[in-house]
Amino acid sequence: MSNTKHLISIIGPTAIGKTSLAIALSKKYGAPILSSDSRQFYREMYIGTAVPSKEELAAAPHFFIQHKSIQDPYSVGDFEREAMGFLKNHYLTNDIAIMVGGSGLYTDAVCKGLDKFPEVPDQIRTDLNEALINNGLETLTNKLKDLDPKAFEQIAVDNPVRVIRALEVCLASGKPYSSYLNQHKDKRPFKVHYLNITAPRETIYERINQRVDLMIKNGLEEEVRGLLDRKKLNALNTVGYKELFRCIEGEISLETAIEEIKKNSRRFAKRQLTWNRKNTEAIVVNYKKAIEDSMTYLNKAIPTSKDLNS
RNA sequence: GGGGAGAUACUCAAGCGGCCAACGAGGGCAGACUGUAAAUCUGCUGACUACGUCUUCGCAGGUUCGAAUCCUGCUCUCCCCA
Repeated sequence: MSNTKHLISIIGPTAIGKTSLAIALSKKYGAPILSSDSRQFYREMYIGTAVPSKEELAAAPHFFIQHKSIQDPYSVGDFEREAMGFLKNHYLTNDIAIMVGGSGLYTDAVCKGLDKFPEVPDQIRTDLNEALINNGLETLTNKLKDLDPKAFEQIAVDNPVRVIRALEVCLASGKPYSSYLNQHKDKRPFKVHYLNITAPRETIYERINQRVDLMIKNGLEEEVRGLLDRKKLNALNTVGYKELFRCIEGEISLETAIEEIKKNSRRFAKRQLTWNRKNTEAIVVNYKKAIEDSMTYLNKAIPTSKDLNS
């Protein structure tokens, strides 16, 4: 048995076929599949997040799928810790694991690591959000300029989410947010192999449209209706859900909602493509022959024990 | 047949003599991203051999130093009366 541990990380835009590639590779290597999809974590969300079907779940061991409630606060940091814990344990006895997911930040958190940040009490963020509404963004950016001039220079100050995050860390710890950045991250005890599934833009968009129509046919509206009372939860600020909340509340028609879901999914896919484009280490695999392309690469990159013996 | 309204870039829609390659919105494209990430935010969007040049505002003429903006004719669309 070789000492090198491997993490096969499957990336690519939504609806391109990541799940089926993962299952195929899982069977090939007898490896578990970890999800790094920020919305498939939640058990209350099913249709709209396109979680693997019962059959798919049965076909390979899946982890980090629907293991949380939308009520639970769950951050990338939490995910990183849990996933790393899982992997550390897994690699005690195995060489290979697979990760799939459409959330770039979450896969990077595991593959590359995040800096360590202090805990931030919920109340601080709540207060900052309130301050944003009452006093406007500029008040907050001014505060940031004060507490952390370096972050003020570096982060996107017209992005309220970024400003609030930086501020909450400053306030919670009494130290500048920027002081936590680019410290030494934990080294990953495994080699990552990125497989980036790609397809022509039109193909991706077609598949998105089809998937959305299928979700509606499968009863997405009902699923969303059942979550209406919790629509404020962050987990439900999600494509497929936010549009249908508006529809159910009579703000827009069903047709409009469906069109919006498709449009927002396209935009989401575009953001995923932008994120993945930066990953120059990734092996590009064609969606039509994803398994074939992947194996061509993996056969060389990950020698199996059989290969080693011969 | 008579009367009225209108035709503006991918779409909708401002502009009503120079500050107009043309407000704004939508859509599209590109990008950013360290615990909200399916979130949030930014830029571009007539063409080009680009800090400059060229061709645009239904079509053809005309007025003017200068027109998307004024005049004439034509084409088409919509509304009202026949």
